Amino acid sequence: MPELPEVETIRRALEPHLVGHRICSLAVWQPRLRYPVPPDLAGSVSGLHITALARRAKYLIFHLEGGTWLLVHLGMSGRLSLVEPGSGRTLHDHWEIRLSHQAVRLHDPRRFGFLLGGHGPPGLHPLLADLGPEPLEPDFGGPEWAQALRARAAPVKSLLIDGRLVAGVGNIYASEALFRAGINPRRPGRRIGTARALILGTAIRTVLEEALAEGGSTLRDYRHINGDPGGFRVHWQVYGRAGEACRACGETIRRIRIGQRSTFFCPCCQR
DNA sequence: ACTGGCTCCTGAGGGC
DNA sequence: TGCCCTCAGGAGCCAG
Repeated sequence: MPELPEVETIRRALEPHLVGHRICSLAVWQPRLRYPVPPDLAGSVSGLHITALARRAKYLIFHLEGGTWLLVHLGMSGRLSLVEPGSGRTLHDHWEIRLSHQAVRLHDPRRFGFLLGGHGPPGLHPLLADLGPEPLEPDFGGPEWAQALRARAAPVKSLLIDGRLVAGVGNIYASEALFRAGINPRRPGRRIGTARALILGTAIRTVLEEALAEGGSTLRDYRHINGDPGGFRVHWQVYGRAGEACRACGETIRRIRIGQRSTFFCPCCQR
């Protein structure tokens, strides 16, 4: 599953191949995704230059000339790869953006990903409009953020993956950040003191930065844009370790459900 | 305004 | 060996 560090890794890898190049065409073979690929999208982007490749939360934004943009999400199982335009397709290949000598192709078996387009400031799009601050920004997690966290009653784990308090934190990093901050995932936001909220902000940024530094090759389905599975493996402290010993205190890591999502924590280290 | 539950989808993995 | 069931996950949507 591509999470924020994986999406950022993909963005950085694609950027030099795409920016400054012209889209020759957009080929769509299987438009059925979370949102169907708009039928008129191919016509509206053909011939335009890619001026920038940006990321917001787990969304990739292809900025095109004249204020047009493409919004890409990889969902659960989406993979982007650089291929020869029109080269052999496999099951679950959905579309490719063709430049003169290569193409970016989406492969997505579970079809939670999507490709949409628009014009003007992409941040005004409903999918992006309510997103919270970027956790990798240097000013993330200050007193204002702590206050926003403390204004909510939901379990802190739910708040972290909600997207409005912090953008792009998924299920895995939420558990890991809470372990680092020593906070029980079920604790209501409003019952976290300001000092601990600030620690949590730092923990979120730190865990994401470390994953990014490893090239983001942390998860089962993840592939680099050339198809390599990646050689690294992040050393998770709690995620997926139910029944195993906490590396800090030896207590057994537990798995619970919060908001229909698996959540892992150490009942001794996290209060 | 918040919160929590449900939903989309396919493949992997466990149990029998 | 093979079938069936459960689970995994992002994030929109909706009901309470």
